[in-house]
Amino acid sequence: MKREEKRKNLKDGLIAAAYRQIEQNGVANLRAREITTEVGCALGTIYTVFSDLNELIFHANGRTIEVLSAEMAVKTDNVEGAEQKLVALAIGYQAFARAHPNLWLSLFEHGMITQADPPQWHLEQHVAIFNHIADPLAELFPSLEEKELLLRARTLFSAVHGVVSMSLQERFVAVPLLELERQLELMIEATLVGMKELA
Amino acid sequence: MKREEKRKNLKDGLIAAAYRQIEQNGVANLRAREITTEVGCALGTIYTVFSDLNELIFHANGRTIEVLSAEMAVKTDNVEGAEQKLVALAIGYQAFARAHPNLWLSLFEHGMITQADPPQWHLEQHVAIFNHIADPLAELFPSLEEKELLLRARTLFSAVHGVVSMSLQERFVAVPLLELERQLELMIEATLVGMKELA
DNA sequence: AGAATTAATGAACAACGTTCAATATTGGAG
DNA sequence: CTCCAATATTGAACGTTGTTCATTAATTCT
Repeated sequence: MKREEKRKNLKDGLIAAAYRQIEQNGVANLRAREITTEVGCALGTIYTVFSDLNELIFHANGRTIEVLSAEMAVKTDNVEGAEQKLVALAIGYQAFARAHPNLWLSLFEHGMITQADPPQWHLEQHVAIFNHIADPLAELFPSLEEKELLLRARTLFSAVHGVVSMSLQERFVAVPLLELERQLELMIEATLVGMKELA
Repeated sequence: MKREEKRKNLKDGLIAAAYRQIEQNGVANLRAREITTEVGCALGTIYTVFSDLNELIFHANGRTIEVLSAEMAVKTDNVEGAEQKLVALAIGYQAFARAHPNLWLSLFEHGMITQADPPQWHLEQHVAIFNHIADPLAELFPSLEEKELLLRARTLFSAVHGVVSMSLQERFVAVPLLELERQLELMIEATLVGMKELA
């Protein structure tokens, strides 16, 4: 009993340290030695709990998803109208990416660049985000069947993600924040109007 | 005269080797020693031409942009109607990403993950891509002023990029290719219809 | 042709993730 | 409580990595 409890504490400590250091320095500058120094354990300890650093990073990214997901859940609270909720979600998503660029980058680019398959549980976490979009979308398009709804929620989220991603990439031909938010709003409203029209 | 000619050949050779190896193994598995072996020069030679590996990678990515840009320029040739041209561009973009995933990944994620500022000339190459979108968009919205047009072209491209990016990331909850193309087409057409409606 | 300038070389270095024989800790049986 | 088998932790050592720089080779100019 004591056994697996310590093990869990160790695991959580490593994840917390990795999370903190990713946020501070970016995933590219994450160092195994710096993590264990912060936690106060030996270098090799990491490999008694995780198979390698990638797995630890996926867990830290999992924590980011939880934070992001919780934040998105709140964003729609004081907003009336499904359409405006979707706009609020997009603006909120963009705000999160700007507030925590290193966490956000790690979440969406680590798996790709290392070309390591993310674990199944982590993929499911990603899918959970789509559901935040699906709810307001269902209000607007009640006739859509579940499968198509989720597909469109995914597409809409991906589109927003792309706009935010591009704006962070080209920091120095930067589009001003207000312009960016206006474009997000425009894109979403246009897409929704267009979808209604084409239905 | 002979001096800078040799220097240019060397530079081109290194870029070509890096490009080839990124395409084959992905940018994450690019190795300085493997590049110089292929070119047939010493390890240190890289640093007589580039300041570091990142700069070499940016040049290889520059080549990818040229290829991608040329391909996009062709995609609209046998297509009638500005709307359908934009759809063709999106499908073409997705096809390129699928055909050359490692080149595409390197192009859009290397700069972010290493958090090294891309050189100015490389940022301008990126902007050049937006112009492929701007042309058909201008046909559809002739009243838009240049600045707003470029902004929307950028937004539209980013949205397509996001959808493609997400679909490559979640390889194993993969959306079938046909579904993906349908979503791209739907999103673009809805956005265009919506923009017209909102104007 | 020879000196002076420039380029190319590759052994050496520091830093990285990962391993594994050695050590310390633990939990239950006597 | 004591001791021992089982398990957990350790950190020095290893193989690779990108980068440097004294040394060597090549080129240009007088």
